Amino acid sequence: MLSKKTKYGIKALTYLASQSKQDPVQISEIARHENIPQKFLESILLTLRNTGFLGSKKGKGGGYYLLKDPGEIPMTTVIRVLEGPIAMVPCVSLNFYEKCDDCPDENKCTVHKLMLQVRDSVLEVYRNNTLADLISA
Amino acid sequence: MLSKKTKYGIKALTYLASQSKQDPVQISEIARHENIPQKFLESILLTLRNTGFLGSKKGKGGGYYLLKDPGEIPMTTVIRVLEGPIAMVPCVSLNFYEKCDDCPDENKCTVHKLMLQVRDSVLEVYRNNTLADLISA
DNA sequence: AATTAATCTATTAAAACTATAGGGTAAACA
DNA sequence: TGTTTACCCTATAGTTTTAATAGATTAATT
Repeated sequence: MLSKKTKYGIKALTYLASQSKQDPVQISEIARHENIPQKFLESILLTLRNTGFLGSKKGKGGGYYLLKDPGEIPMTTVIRVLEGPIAMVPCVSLNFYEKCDDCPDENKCTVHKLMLQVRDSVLEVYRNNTLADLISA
Repeated sequence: MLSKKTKYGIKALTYLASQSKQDPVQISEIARHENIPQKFLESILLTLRNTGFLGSKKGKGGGYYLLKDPGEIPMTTVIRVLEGPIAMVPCVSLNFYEKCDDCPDENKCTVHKLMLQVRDSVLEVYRNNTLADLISA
């Protein structure tokens, strides 16, 4: 299951990406428009800022704004920051690899074999979708 | 993340599928061979029995055995029973559909749009893999 | 300089889910 | 009738998720 954190994060990013002007947008506006609990959204936007997706401006007229062109943001990077590993099992993860405690030999593990295929197919979907792709009709 | 329940369940099923004879196999043997906590495995095998994948026999010489040919068991059915919905969001689930609370219009939701693609690609992987495919070298 | 509108930080709490353990019951077999 | 094995119910420690609360900090505007 996708966490609400990730769901809300993607919604916020696409809302920002679909703005005509790239002026800062207030948290409250995003929260209202996308039906997201404001304080929860606040912490999500913060991690998106700390990981280089968003810039922020404090004080009157402040808010959040995208730092890059939506077409330059593949969903692989978004998902990894918000949700964590894309792989369903650590032993097939590219960025978060870990060996299984059980399982003496990965190459003979049927779960490994299956989840490798799942990882590859999901990865391809995320790679083929940028923020720009998601907001285009 | 794949739950251990699902991971252990798949391992148990493939262990049973790879037996040369289709005599009943004891829980303890599966647990030992696949490094699965026995009591946990017990409950997993029970749900696999109640959902029609396994048969069981009590008493001496008892144990669990596959009811169908491994080639007739696609992973879609296994995953749905052990892990639940394949979709990452209920609003794109085929068998467990639910509308989102937020989100007035699914067709305009970027998360929906992305997760539809993920569901389809994962589904294809599971459909293309039966138990028999997993145990073949 | 005062005010106000924002973002930032930290704590914590409820709820749900996960992974397991314990102990007793029932059936099959020898 | 005794042994072996699956079956069933209950409890629980731990983790993760999803927030809510309260306040501190920053910066533009007046």
